[in-house]
Order: sequence, then C-alpha cells, then structure tokens
Amino acid sequence: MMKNDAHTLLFSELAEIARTLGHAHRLMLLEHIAQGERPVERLADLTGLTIANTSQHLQLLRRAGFVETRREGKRVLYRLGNGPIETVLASLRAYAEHTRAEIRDLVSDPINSNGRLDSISREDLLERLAAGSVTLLDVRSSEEYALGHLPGALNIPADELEQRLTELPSSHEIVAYCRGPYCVLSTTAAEMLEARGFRVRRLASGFPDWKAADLQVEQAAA
Amino acid sequence: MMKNDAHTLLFSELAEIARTLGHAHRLMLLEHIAQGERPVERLADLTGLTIANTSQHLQLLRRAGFVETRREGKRVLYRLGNGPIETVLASLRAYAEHTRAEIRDLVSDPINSNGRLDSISREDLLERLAAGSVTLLDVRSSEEYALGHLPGALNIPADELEQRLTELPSSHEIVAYCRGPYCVLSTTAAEMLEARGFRVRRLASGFPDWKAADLQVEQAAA
DNA sequence: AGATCAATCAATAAGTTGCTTGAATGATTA
DNA sequence: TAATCATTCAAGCAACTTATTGATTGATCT
Repeated sequence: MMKNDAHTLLFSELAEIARTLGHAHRLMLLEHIAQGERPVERLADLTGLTIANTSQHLQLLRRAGFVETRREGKRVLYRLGNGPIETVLASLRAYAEHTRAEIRDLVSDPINSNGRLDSISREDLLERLAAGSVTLLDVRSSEEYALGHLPGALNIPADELEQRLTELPSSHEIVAYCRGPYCVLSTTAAEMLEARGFRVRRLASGFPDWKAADLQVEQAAA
Repeated sequence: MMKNDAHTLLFSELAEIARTLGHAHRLMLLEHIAQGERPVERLADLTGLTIANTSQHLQLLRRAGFVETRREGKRVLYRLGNGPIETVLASLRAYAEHTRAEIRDLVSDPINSNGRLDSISREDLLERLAAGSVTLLDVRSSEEYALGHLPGALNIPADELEQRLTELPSSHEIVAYCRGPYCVLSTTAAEMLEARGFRVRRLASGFPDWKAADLQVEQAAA
C-alpha cells in the first residue's frame, strides 16, 4: 500500500518527537537542563556520559526542539526549548504512574509502596505561601539553586541537611522540593526530617514545573 | 559512573513508554483502535501492514498498556487501554504543533498554511449542541460509526458526501468530525461543503477525544 | 478427529541507534 | 600566529528494531 500522504507524515513527525524522548539518557539531560542553562561538559558530568555522547544526545533533543543553544565564549550553553515540554513530560509521567498503579493492584509490589509521604500540589503550595504558613526548602545543589529557585526558598543541599537542622523551623510546616517528580532528593529529605519530628511535605512537582507555569523565579546574580 | 538507581529506572520506564509511541505505524494502529475494538486482521487491513507485523506492533503497544485484548472465538479483539492515553497523545500533538508553528514563522511554509478552516473545540460544541443550533456530521466509515459515535450525529462517509448533499441542512451550522486531529477526512469534507455554500466547521478533536472525556457515546447494536 | 482460520511466535535479513574513538571546527588566550 | 579549550563531526562497531517468512498455537466447524 505504502501511502505517503499528509496523514502518514504527521504521524511520522509525532513519532519522531516521541522517539526523541525514548531514551533514559536524554530524559536525564532534559531534567538537568530544566534546572537552568548549562554547557555540554557540565551536563556530561552530571549524567556520567562522555562528552561526545552527551553532545550527540543533545543534538537529537535540539532537532526536536526540546532544547536550544547559545554560544558564550568557547562553551555552548543548552537551555530548555520554549514549547509545552513540561506538559508532555507531565502527561507521560501521569500515564506511567497509572499503569504502574494497575500493576501494583495485581501483584502487591514492595518497591512502589514506599511510605507514600504526603506531597503537596503547586496550587496548594501557592495558597499556603500566600498565607505565610510554610517554609520552602530547596534541597538541590547550590549550583542549581543559583540558576533559579522558588521565591523565598531556603537552600540546604540534601547531603548537608543532617548537619544543618538548626536552620529549620520546628514550629511550622516545611515544604521540600527538588528537580522534579522523578528526583528523589526531596523524598529522602522529607523522610529524614519527618523522622526527626519536623512537619514536612514534599512538592509533587519540582522546580521546572514551577518555572513552566510562568511563576516567579529568583536567581543569583550572573 | 553507571548508577542504576531508582531514579534511572524511572527514566527508563518513561523512556520505554515514549519509545512505544515512537513509530508511525504504532500511532496509526492506536488511532484505529481508538475508534473501537477490532481484530488484528482488520487493523492490518486498515493500516496496510502484514498481519504478523501488525501483531508485533500491537504486542509492543500492549506491553506499554496502550491497548488491551480479549478473545472472541478465533479472533483477538484489541481495544484502547484505560490509562490517560488521549492526554499523552494530545500533549504530543500540541507540542508538535508548537514547534511546527515556530518553523512556519521562520520560513513561510506553504504546506502548513492550508486554508486554516475554522475549527471548534469540544467545549464549544457542547454549548452549541445544548442550544440545538448545530447538525453533527460524522464523515468516517459506517463501520467506525457503528462502533461508536457522538450522540445524534448523522453519518455520511466522506467519499459519499458529494452525492448526498441533500441530506444536509443549508439553514444552520454543520460540525463535521472524524477520527482525530490528524485525520484529514473532516478537513477535506468541510472545505468541500464550504465551497458549496454550507456553513460548516470541523471539530478540532475527533471521536476518541470525545470518548476519553467520558462523554456519552451512541453505538449500534452488537 | 481432521480441516480451517486467526493470531502469535521464531528466525532471519535489513536498517537504525547508541557509544567510542580520534580528527576537525570555532573561539579564546598567550 | 600558535596554543588551548569546548564542542561537534565522522567512522566504526555492537546492540537493538523493524519487516518478512514460515512454523506453531488456540479455537471453531464439519
């Protein structure tokens, strides 16, 4: 049959976009880039890939519009593209979660039934912030924090948290966040804090989602 | 580095889902299945693929939860899975459209600037239907119509439309729909009708989207 | 039971993707 | 202008994906 009509072309185009998201390394790169603009070398470092390999993946992401570049001296900085990328990722995550839940209902899966710590939605958080009743805690690295963070957030990287508990309020609630729904930093941080008697929840979506929603972002001086 | 932690596993899982959508043939199969349950042979016919190849693609779709099966006699009927599939597809389409629009702004692309016939959203359609001010026209095949259609829709398959114009009201507005946003049936139908002086728009999303929104669907007797 | 039909499986060949290596490019600095 | 640095390109290989073919399974029908 082999009909190469407009219909088929559109599907091929869609398929190419989907295929670009179809590799764990590219999704990781995308997550890191979503925290803020970075050069190839840094991304290679963060993901543990070789530089050439990283560059190749970035090229694919760029062809599909997921990232954009600009040159600054000898480095090429990659940033997130400006299409509705977080929406696509969010829907994929929601779909994955749905199927995982279905599997969990059949075989009771110990890996996925981990503690289920309370999480809070972006909308709820906005309300609580307006009421001034929460402390926001950014547990990402200080590099990531510097690239942009939620307004008024306190930055204590996850690995320093245990030594810096005194900086946290024991009276009112803490909301911890990190790179996104698939980033475990805020989950483990929140579990630890809860064990120490803090009132704590984690933000269900991370920094990139907040930024994608066009909410205000604070940034260190460049 | 090679850290095979939970983080990486989640990304691999997401990537597998995305990769499953990363082939035009699978997207086509999915579109047909979204019209209603069908046996492998029929799907092979509709897509022009061999039966074995179709079966193989369907298997991948099933592993990712996009489709489910049941046996009826010697045939195996495939139907859409029950996760938020339309949401994923819609976000991918929206993303594709965004990037395409960006490209169009740079090089004025004649392929994509086709007539831009007025389309109507599902929400708007619901309002108009409540007001009783539109005629709904299903231009898919009668087979697809029988598998399920919007309540009260009139079925005139696209290829019979020109001979059956008398069945259409010239007084009030017609809303044509078909298999989905990437299906051209309703677009060409609407263009033809417009040229003949009918007041006509096309539903931006097709039948599967309506069904996914849990709106009422009419069906012929089995 | 044997024949028939629909679908899946298994094996293969062709094509594609991913990763590594080393060379080439582009921009800065000495 | 040469040296250096960050990134990209190009070639080669291994691993995976797709499409085809023919064999196998599961379910009806006679």
